[in-house]
Amino acid sequence: MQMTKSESAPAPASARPSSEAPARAKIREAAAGLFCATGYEGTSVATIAGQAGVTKAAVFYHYGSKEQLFDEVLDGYYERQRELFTEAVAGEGDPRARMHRVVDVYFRYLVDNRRYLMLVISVLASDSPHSENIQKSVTPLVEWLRQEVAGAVPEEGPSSIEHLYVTVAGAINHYFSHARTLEDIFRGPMMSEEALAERAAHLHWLVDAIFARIATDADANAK
Amino acid sequence: MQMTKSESAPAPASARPSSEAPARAKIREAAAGLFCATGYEGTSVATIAGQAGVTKAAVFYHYGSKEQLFDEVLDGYYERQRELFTEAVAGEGDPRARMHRVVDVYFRYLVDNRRYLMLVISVLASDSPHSENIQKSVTPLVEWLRQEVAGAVPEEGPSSIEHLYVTVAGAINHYFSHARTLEDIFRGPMMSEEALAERAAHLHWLVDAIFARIATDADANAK
Amino acid sequence: MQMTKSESAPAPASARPSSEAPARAKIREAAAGLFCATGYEGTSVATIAGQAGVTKAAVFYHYGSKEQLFDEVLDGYYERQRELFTEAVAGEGDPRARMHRVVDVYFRYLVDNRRYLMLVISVLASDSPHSENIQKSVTPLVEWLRQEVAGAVPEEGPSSIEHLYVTVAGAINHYFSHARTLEDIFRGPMMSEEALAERAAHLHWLVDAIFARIATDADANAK
Amino acid sequence: MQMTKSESAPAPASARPSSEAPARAKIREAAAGLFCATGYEGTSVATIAGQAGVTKAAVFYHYGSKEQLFDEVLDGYYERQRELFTEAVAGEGDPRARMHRVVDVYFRYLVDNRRYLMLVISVLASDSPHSENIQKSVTPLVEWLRQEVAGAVPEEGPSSIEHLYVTVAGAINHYFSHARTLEDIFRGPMMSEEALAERAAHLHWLVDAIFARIATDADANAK
DNA sequence: TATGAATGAGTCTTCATTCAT
DNA sequence: CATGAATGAAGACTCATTCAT
Repeated sequence: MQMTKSESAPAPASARPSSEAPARAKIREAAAGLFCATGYEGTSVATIAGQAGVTKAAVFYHYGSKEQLFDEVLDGYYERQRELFTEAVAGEGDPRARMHRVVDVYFRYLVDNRRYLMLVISVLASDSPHSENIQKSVTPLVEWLRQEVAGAVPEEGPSSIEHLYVTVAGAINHYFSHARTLEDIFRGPMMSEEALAERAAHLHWLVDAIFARIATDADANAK
Repeated sequence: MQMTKSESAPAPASARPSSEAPARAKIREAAAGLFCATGYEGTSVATIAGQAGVTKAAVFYHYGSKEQLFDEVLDGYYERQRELFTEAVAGEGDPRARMHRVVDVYFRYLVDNRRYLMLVISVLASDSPHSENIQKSVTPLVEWLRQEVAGAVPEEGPSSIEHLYVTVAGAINHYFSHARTLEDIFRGPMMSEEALAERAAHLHWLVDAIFARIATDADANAK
Repeated sequence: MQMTKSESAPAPASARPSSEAPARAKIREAAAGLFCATGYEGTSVATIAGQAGVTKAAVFYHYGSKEQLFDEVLDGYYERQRELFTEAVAGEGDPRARMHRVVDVYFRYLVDNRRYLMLVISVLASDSPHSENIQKSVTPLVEWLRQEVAGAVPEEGPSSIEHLYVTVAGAINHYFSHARTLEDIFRGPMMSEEALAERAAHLHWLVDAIFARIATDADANAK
Repeated sequence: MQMTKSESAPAPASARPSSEAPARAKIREAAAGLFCATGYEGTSVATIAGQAGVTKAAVFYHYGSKEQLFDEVLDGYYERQRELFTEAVAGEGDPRARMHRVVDVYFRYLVDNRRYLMLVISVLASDSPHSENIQKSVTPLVEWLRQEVAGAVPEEGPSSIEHLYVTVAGAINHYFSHARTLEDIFRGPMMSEEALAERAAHLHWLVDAIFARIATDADANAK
């Protein structure tokens, strides 16, 4: 996996109290990178330890088990994501403007944490119990969205907020999760600033298209 | 990945006639299920053999290696997908109608082969060389789409066919790939016929919204 | 632990069908020796494999786990023991004579399988679930004894068959189980043929003393 | 086993005054319980520390090594046992009466310290050097017994004091050491006061049976 | 006086793969 | 055609022990 952005920079997602033992942080960062690149099963504790520059035993000393280490890596991802969404929500504006802001936040987050997306995806692909962990983050977001657009979006049916969420989230994710298979189609690098800006523009365009359509539907119903 | 086919292998990898040794088929089916459920690394040859009711050695006798078996499973998925798209393409109608048809075909395909989607996803999540395999299937589809909607869709920019493809594909996939995390949001089972029908309706609604917006854009540009 | 008797001779307890894979037998014999000498926890699979002249993986191939291997070793011990007792029971004579015969059989068995006694003891010392295994062998023996001496021994109270069994079994076992701490007291080797003969004579003397006392008690009661 | 006492150890191994650091005592007590329940190999320093509510490092600080801790636990057992026997010996009466007293003392001791018996047994079962430690306690006891019953018991042969000691010790021990396998045979709990009283009565009955037989033998010899 | 952090050696176990039969 | 037996390498994890602070 190629990282357009800095490889060694401590990922935002893993920012932790500075009082943390340095070895602990090094282990988590190494683990994050490896879990994202090769998945849970594909990553061995020995490799993590090697990458972190500590002994295998140190990994177990600090995290107890491979599974717990994985959990903490995953938690860090969602913790940061929740923080960002909370900030994004704080602002003002009509539903469409808020939707744009949420889309931007999530899009930017994925730009910086593309590798984590792979982690999430690999968790969902296997039927591991970690997916509950992920669910805990998704549900509140959609519930919040439901409130934000209440009135502007039908409560039920094919254009309800659930469907819109899935569609927009899919639209954002897919660009990153399937990047490797799309390189031929998008001529030029998909992670360049220009390409990313264009994709962001598309997402705004998409949100507008959706809201326009909802408005049209409402008009038709009103008649 | 090199396919150093063992000399004594009983059948060419790509031919899968009904005369195929029954053990071979049973192994491939068991492998498909297990690879989808627990990924490549998470599935052991012993488990596959057990599920297929054959010995471990038989797996190697028929498929040479775990990798080759995996390749054949993956190939089978894309082979069928390609067949379906070819059929879907054959029909007539305006770009929007064709788009609806393609969406329907892919959607229905995922309904029947949801587990394979997980397989594809797990391949993409890890940086395994199998993703090339997947790319080979995606590129022709988009190129075909490009021709089909030529004229109706801008050639460049945020509403170009590449972006539309990613968005629609993402919208279709996400419903299935993230189903486990979305169950709370969609009250009731997501894979019931009603729920699937509603999702299909949403996808049509989405395609219409997109085409409507493109038309609006074209009008604005024309002025 | 010093073995007065042949060290390499296949122990009677491990006699198995000759169709058994030779490696399997070698592993079990090595395991038996080591488990007896150093206990379950104190014996590593690597050591067993080394002693048996096979690889570690072979041990798991043949026995699945360390625990299952241990079970089979233990089973072998009790299987043989049960066979011997069944033979001993078959004969005729009054209760005292039968008791003598059972004592002789068990005593001789311990002479040949002293190391197994250590195994049993180490199982009882830890609160492992293997002790159930042992119980299954003890209960039927006592029940049989109860029938054999019915009428000759009180059904209840301090001289009932349960107590006699415990006492005689303890008298037999202790000589072997505590041999290491008794060497100073018995001047000369405790496992020499003379020493063993003397101990056997003592056990007969003990049985006679017990039966004599039971007779005395019965006379006293009768009055 | 070498006792390379670490220079900074806070207290001599044998002195155990009430002024002892409370952590030290807590560690020893936790260790005693665990060693008895799961044996030396089966007990980890981490578990001991956890049970004692101290850190692993504290165990090493106070006891230097796992072996030394084990030694002290074992020493404590025999120290108390020696004290009890010394008291029991102090009284008067004929050999038979003294024998009864010694049996009672040892029996009562085991009732209170059953778990230690398991410890001793597990030591004997493995060929660890700790068994020398045990021997040091047994030899003096038998030598004292030899003097006490001098004249009343043959000096040699099957009814000599060595054999009687082994038999009686075995009779006492077996009830406790094999309790788990005997529960089916003794209906009702083996460690209830009634059951224990009955077992004690049996032991007295046994001693009487033995002395009666010795008297009979002496009469026969005298003739 | 006490401990948090660290570790090298070892634990049991699983793995994909080979090969004589 | 198929497999039982075997294995070297690697898997996650535990252990008693040390040491700077």
